[in-house]
Amino acid sequence: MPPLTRPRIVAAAIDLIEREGADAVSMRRIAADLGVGAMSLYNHVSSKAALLDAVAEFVLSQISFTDDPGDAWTERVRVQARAVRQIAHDYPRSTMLVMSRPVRSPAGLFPLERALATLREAGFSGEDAVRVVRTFIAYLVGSLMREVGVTPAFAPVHDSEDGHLAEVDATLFPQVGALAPLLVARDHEEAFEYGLDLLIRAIALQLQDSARLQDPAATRPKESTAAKEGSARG
Amino acid sequence: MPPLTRPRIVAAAIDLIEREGADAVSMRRIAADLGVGAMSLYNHVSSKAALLDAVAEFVLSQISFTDDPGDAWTERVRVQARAVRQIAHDYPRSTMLVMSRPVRSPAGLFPLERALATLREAGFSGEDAVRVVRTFIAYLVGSLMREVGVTPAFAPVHDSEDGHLAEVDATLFPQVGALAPLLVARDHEEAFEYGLDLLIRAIALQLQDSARLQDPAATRPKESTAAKEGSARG
DNA sequence: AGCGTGGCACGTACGCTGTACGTACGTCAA
DNA sequence: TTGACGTACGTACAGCGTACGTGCCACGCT
Repeated sequence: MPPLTRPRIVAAAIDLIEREGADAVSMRRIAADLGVGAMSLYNHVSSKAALLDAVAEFVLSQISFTDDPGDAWTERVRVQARAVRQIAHDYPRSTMLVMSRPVRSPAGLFPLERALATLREAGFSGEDAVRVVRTFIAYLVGSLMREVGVTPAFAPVHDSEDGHLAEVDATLFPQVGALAPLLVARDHEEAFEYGLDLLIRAIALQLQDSARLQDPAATRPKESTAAKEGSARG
Repeated sequence: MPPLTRPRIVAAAIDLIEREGADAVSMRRIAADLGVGAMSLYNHVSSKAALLDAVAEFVLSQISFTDDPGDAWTERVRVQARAVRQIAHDYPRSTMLVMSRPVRSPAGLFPLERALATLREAGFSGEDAVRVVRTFIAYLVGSLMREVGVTPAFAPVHDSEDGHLAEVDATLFPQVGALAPLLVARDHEEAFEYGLDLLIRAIALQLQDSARLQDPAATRPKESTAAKEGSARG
């Protein structure tokens, strides 16, 4: 049996969370999985809350960005967003935990740094880069919570919500009733990409607008999503 | 002392959550606040989880929509989004709880119905209405989690994150370091409206595109955000 | 080699949790 | 009057996070 270390404890915690859900996590349970007394954990972790913070930090550190600096910024932020989504799929239950607590670790700052740098290179001002990155994070967090929160167990869920939505009162909720098949359809990938594309194109348009305001001659629509004519927002 | 009822229990639970945070919630504590034995609660609520579900349902039912059916759909969805944000401010700690659990009540279906109806009236197909509403919900959930999750207590938080972000390594995180003042700035209202506006304008553009595809003669830009020329997405 | 020291695993114990269960008291129907 | 039922209560149990005290072991110094 290898020695008890902080990384081993964090790994055991993540394992337990993914296998049995966050509610099943207890210091005694983790210790038992490691073949160790409950109190021994406290030699490496100051409290249960600190352990969960460490779990969050680890999950965030697993995000691996593969975006090519040579690509257009639109493609780069798309790839970065997909990287975040990927770890949400690798650690679905833990991801809920990560998103439920404020970011406090350098591991969480790294993706932020990367996104901000990409946007600055694309020509966004500091203010706009922050605004844009905030909007993206909001969309990411909201999307992944929906995708992942719908997973009560590793079981494929199949008919639970299906049966639920099928019995809504069609007179009270005509739209929900009529669109139930679509609302139930679980093509998370398609839904995620739809919103992501929407956001990216909207931001691309705005970047062009602000660029034209500063240097009207430089209107050179490199992206094919250009709107060559249009009024800025009021 | 009025008789113990389910609504009174739910109200006491919300009160406790808002005053002391979700961690402070226990059946004994709620019962004590009501001047009642802990087990008496179980005559009205089948379990703690069911009580929290009831809390979520109540919070959702408090959303009050005031959008004018005569307004443009862009304004209507904006007002609807603000209505959701409003209850997140009225019940900040409870809102975290609501967003952490899947929607299972008619009270949660009502805002969805309203949004879908608005979008259908605006001319969106069923598929697009569902896609759009999903994207909006994702943005809403993500934004409100950030706004509200940053509130560890009712105390104004002021310097905690400020001090934290001030000490980031500027060589490891140059962007985060340089933009720290902006990242720390807590103008949630402005940030929320920025993303909301971005989404609405992006969706408006897309609606025009799809309308033109079906009936090119009907291109009549009622909104001032029109891009009169542009290619549809690939 | 002997010895002190510090870190680590352990067991016990305390106050808390959700809730199963048995009991007692009120009110209404027959 | 009597029975039944709904509600409030108290007790009890398993499990929780963790404060605290104990003992082992491996190391550095003399």
